Amino acid sequence: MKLENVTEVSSKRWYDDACGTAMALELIGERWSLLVVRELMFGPRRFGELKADLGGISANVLTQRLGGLARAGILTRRMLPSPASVQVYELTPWGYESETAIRELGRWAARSPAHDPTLPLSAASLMLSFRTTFSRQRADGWTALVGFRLGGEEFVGRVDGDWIHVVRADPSAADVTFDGDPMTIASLVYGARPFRDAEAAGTLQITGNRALAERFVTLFPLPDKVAVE
Amino acid sequence: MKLENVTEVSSKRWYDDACGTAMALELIGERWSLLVVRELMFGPRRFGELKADLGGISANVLTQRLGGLARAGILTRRMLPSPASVQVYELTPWGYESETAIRELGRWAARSPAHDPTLPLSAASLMLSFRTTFSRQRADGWTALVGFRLGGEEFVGRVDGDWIHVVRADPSAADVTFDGDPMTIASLVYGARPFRDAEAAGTLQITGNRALAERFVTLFPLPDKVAVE
DNA sequence: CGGCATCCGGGAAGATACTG
DNA sequence: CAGTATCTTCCCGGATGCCG
Repeated sequence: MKLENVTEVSSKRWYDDACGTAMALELIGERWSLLVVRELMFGPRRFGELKADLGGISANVLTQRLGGLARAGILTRRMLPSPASVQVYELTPWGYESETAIRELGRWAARSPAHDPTLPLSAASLMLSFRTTFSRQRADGWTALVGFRLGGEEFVGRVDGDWIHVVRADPSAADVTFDGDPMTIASLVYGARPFRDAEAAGTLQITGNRALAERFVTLFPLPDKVAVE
Repeated sequence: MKLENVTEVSSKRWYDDACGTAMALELIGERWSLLVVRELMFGPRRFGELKADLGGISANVLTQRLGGLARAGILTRRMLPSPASVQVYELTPWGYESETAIRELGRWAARSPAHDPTLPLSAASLMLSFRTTFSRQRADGWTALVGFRLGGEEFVGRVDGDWIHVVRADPSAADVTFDGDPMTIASLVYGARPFRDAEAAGTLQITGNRALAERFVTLFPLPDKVAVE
């Protein structure tokens, strides 16, 4: 049957507001939408990867969101070339441009007293947080190539003094590599947890130039929490 | 009876994600929340004003949102001093800091092919859009004090070359004043509609230095629309 | 298994009526 | 004017099943 959601044009749950911010809410205001975009921020991903990294989203909702975001022109479905022949979802160039807005939202919200940094964290969230909280003042011209192996997902961060670039890539050529789950790495960077502690627990492995790693984790100051009144 | 939403702690509709962006969605991800914040961006407002400016929100939902935002520390309820003695809602300092994120969302979303600038617009949206789209390149050191009377709401924008400051204030001391509804002003600024056109229609009145007004409306270039594939 | 449709229960949003 | 109470409608989330 498939009725194709006939109402179509009159779908009626929009804001009817010319403001760009209201438009943004039409585009990514539904539950999970913005987090789907976040997960795609470092390149194409498969349905199952998205579902796994967005702890708790159900398959039908993910399907809906991917469809809506594709219709909005924020992402596209694409077939990886043979022999892979798997379907992936990838942001459009405009979709990638939402990163600034996503980062600003995160930067603002992280100051909430309710923010709990000990909750689970996806690999993409962690990498994105580096771009958000990077302090060029603390980096002060420093340069390094830092790798990450986060349970199957691999990234390389290149600190070049002014900025940090992060891409999905094989970290084997990096100066130093963190190997652990995202929460563990986050506890080093944002919780000032000693490396030895995590290593003793068996949840972290550092390979390469350890001194660089020790410096790296100091580059990302969190914004101050809001005072509770 | 009022059961007081017993589930309380286990309410379960959160994202369970340490990412700041996910936290932002907890705080302002519910329908209408971010637009309520937007409406408060230029100072305290009353319940009825908010309801009127957010075309279409129902009273019970607005009540819920105001309660939630207050609990989150984003806004506070406050009694204006006697003899006004009316209740108003006002952003906390941290609430005001969300402006950057709101602007970035708007800037990004305005590039959507689906964005329709002819829809209704609140006064706060229009004023906020000035801060979003202001081009210091076009202003090029120019200075002016521009007033707005938007159906009872009054604002003054001060262009000082580098930036534009907008506050709620009596525009009678401004160099020039726009008097009309927000949609009309928007059509001048973003639609390049001739002043004479709107004046002839009786929806616009310019008082003061008209040349300043003509220049003012050129300072706010819209970002290019995304190409439709 | 990846992707998507369908059915269902609970809860949030919308509209309206009502109260101090 | 500032909300509250109530009812309806719609969306979210889970389970299940189909099909490649």
